[in-house]
Amino acid sequence: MEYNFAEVEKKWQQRWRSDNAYRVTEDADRPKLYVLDMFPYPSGAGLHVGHPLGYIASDIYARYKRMQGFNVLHPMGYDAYGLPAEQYAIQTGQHPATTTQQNIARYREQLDKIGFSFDWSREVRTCDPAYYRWTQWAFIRMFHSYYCYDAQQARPVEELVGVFAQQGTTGLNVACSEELSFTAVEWCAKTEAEQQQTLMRYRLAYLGEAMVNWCAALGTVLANDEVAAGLSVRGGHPVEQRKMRQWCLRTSAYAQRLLDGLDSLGWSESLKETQRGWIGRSEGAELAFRVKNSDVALEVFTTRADTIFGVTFMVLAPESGYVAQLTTPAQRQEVDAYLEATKRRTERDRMADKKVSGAFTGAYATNPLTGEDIPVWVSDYVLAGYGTGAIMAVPAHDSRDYAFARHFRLPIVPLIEGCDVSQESFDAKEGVMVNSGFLNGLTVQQAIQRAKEHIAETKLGKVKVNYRLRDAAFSRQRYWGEPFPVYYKDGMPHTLPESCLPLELPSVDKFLPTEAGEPPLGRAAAWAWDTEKSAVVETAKVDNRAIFPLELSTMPGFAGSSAYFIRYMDPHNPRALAGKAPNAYWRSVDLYVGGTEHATGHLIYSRFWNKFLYDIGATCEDEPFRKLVNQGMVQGRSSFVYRVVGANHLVSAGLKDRYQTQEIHVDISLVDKDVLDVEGFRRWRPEFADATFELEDGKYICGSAVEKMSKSMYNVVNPDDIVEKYGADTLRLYEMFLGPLEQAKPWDTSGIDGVHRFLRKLWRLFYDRQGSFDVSAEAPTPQELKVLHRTVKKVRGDIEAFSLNTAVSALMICANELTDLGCRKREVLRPLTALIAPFAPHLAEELWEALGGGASVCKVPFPDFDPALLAESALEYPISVNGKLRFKKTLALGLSKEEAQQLLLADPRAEALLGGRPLKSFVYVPGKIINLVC
RNA sequence: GCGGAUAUGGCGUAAUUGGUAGCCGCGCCAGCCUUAGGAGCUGGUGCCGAGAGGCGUGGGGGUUCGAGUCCCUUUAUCCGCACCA
Repeated sequence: MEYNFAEVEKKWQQRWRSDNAYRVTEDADRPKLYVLDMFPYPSGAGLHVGHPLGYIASDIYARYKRMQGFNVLHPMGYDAYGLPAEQYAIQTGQHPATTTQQNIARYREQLDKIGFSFDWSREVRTCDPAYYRWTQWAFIRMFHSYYCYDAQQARPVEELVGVFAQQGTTGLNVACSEELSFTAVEWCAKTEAEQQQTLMRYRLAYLGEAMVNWCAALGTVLANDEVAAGLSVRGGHPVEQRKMRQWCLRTSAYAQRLLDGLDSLGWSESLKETQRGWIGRSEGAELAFRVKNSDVALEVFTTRADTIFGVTFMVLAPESGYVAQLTTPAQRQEVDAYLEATKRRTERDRMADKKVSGAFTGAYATNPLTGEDIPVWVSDYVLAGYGTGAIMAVPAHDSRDYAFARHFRLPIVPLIEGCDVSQESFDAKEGVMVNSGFLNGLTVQQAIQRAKEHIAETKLGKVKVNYRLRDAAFSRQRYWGEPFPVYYKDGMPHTLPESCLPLELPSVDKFLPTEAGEPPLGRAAAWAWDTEKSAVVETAKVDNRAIFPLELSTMPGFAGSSAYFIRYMDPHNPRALAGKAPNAYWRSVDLYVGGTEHATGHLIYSRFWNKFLYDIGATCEDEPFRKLVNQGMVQGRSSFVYRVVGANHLVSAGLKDRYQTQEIHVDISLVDKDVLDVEGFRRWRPEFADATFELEDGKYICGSAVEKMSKSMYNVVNPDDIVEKYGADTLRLYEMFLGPLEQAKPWDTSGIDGVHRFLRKLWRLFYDRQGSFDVSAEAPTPQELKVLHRTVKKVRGDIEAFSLNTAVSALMICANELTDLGCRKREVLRPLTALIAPFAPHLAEELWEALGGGASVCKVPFPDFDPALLAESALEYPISVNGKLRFKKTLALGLSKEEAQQLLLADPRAEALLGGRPLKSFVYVPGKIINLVC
């Protein structure tokens, strides 16, 4: 029998399925291990060859650990809510649920062909009401929680109400949109509506007037991580800042815990740095500048409290509420014109031209330390969303303030001895203070400290830590997402009772906003809440007594992906996201594999969400992902043809410099080793059916480039095609063989024959030329055992270190050596089969069966190695003197340094090498080299 | 601008973590077997040189008996953040 991968793989995939081979249950007698992949968004394009990279790596790891006796949870599911399905729905009228369903079916088919060991009985889909009821449930809990900084955890809002009634805001240390101050008496005097409005500032899920990223083209609000350089990440449409009433999550409350938690995680340093940067902790002081002839005190945040003596003006962000309040009548026109101009500029324009612009409000504030009057300006270089939306400007020591001061001819007062600010500001935090009153003579570092103390003592302000991490915008004006379990009574939001969940997504006639500009849910015929019947009823029935309109926006994509890893632990539980017992068993994800693109999105949100669930006792671990491996992106290799501009004439790549040409992407299936299938191309692109082709050596050579793998570049490689041609085991091996997992790499199929050949070579260790099974019961030689045990040791170490490319190489070397030795012995081939099982499970099963090994190779213990066997054998070492002279010497492994020295000095050749010189020292590296140092 | 990472044959990469640089694979060359083949097998393959030999891990410097690996410096590429006060 020849190695017929198609047959073998089909056979074992069917058997695994019918045996439920990879189903797991909690088992207190075995150690658990939770190995998770980031679940995919099922797009219409299907899986490309890049998607399974991480899945294969984690599958190898999961299979390996399973063979070592771990009870491995290795599930898979779908992040099924998302923009593309909705936009497709708008274009075609097809319900997103239908297309999503179809895409999922396609994904499943593709995944099944690769031979993963997922427990599909635990599949989770975010758009499934049985799942998203827990997304809605968490939202309700957030709505009814506030964050207490003293306890460092989320607490029920009722508790806060009790505090307010007893002591008002005195002594309160809690997360809040805007700090308020009232007494218990004042609290009790508030109306119900006022109390609710006040509480809204404390809730972890709150309705707020927030500056949001509004994308007009998508018709929705986007989160910060969904916007890059002023454009939407999806689609690349312009995004503007807008103040809107939106649901928000108070992620900022968890900033410090999100930061601290990173230290204990087994993530790459660069990923942790990215998150640290995104959280953006900075220590400084907040202090107030009194505005003259007004009762306004402008609060500013600064990390350079030492520079207050050099504050020569202040700047407000254009969006700041104080602008209108402080602008004098004389300056009104100029300021209004400036605000108008800024509003028209998009975020992107602002970034593109960094021209200094601004306007004087006419108001003056008083520098609290110098007592001088300083002008208050408005400029768009100050951000509304960071700090207080106002700054104290120190032009001598901040380059942005410097540019502004220069442009508007404002005074610049240097504060550091000997610094030159005639050309540029001196931003470095070094030197000795001058012109700074009581700070004179101190170093900058000392002065920062002293100034902060002074501010706190004199009550000018207080020491404060500021974070860049902002609250997450949580509303999307879209259809295809989780509905909010919220109805509105007298304009105030109320949550549905938890017992009424899930609140299912209603059907609508179209997926577009309503004519009135409401989100698509405004079209739903039945989208009102009957508080008496606790049921969704027709929208038309809304009245003033018991029936109220439901929230029209839906939750963003990250909502559903923020707790799915907990659901896998107990996926069918109707009473909890996950039951206490399964949760206590599986705890958290031991290994999480996925792309870096989620560094500041999913991986922040889900940590936040998990910490909240931890606070309310819904999960037993504070951090969801102990270890995380980022697989590098698999890029595509695109091919191009070159069209002569203005002519229906295409020239081969080597000739393109002779003409003025235009690059055109060509489908890579029409290109083989850079040679274009000209006839195929004509058929593919009818507009070139009668084009003329200028060839080189009778061939049309295409150009190429490494780009993102995408449909529009025509460079997508489908794993199905690889499986068809080479088999799943070859695909698995080859994806690992490509290089280190974390590295980005272009897909290049040209090396795949090598690993395919390896599998055939392996097959031939079991089957002879005629194709009959031919394995002997003879005892292996020490040399054969050494080859085996060395490989086992190497492969074990490599899998533990997640160095799967070198593990595959080691297996290939092993097969080569056994072939060279002509070793076809059962005692060697049995462990070898178990060794390759995680990598090439189908082939391993087949060979295992042929060996008569028992039910399934996936259930046998992973082979171990005998260190003694490896140490016993003699090896050849070179000896060198001062790294120059060398000759060979045979020594036994496993000697101590002293033993080796004795042996060495007794060796006549060492004596000759030394030539009478005394031996100063020597370097003995077991198994490697002996170097004599004279 | 700030932060992080990477740099090794024609290509993807490896190097027992400071110890003979280039394992494994692709490609290429030669041979065998078949020969219509992009099939299979065996051997060779860092560069220069006929040879002895010399040179080689982006460039420059350093530490060391010994450096791809450690330190300083510089260049290039990729990624993240980007008016964060």
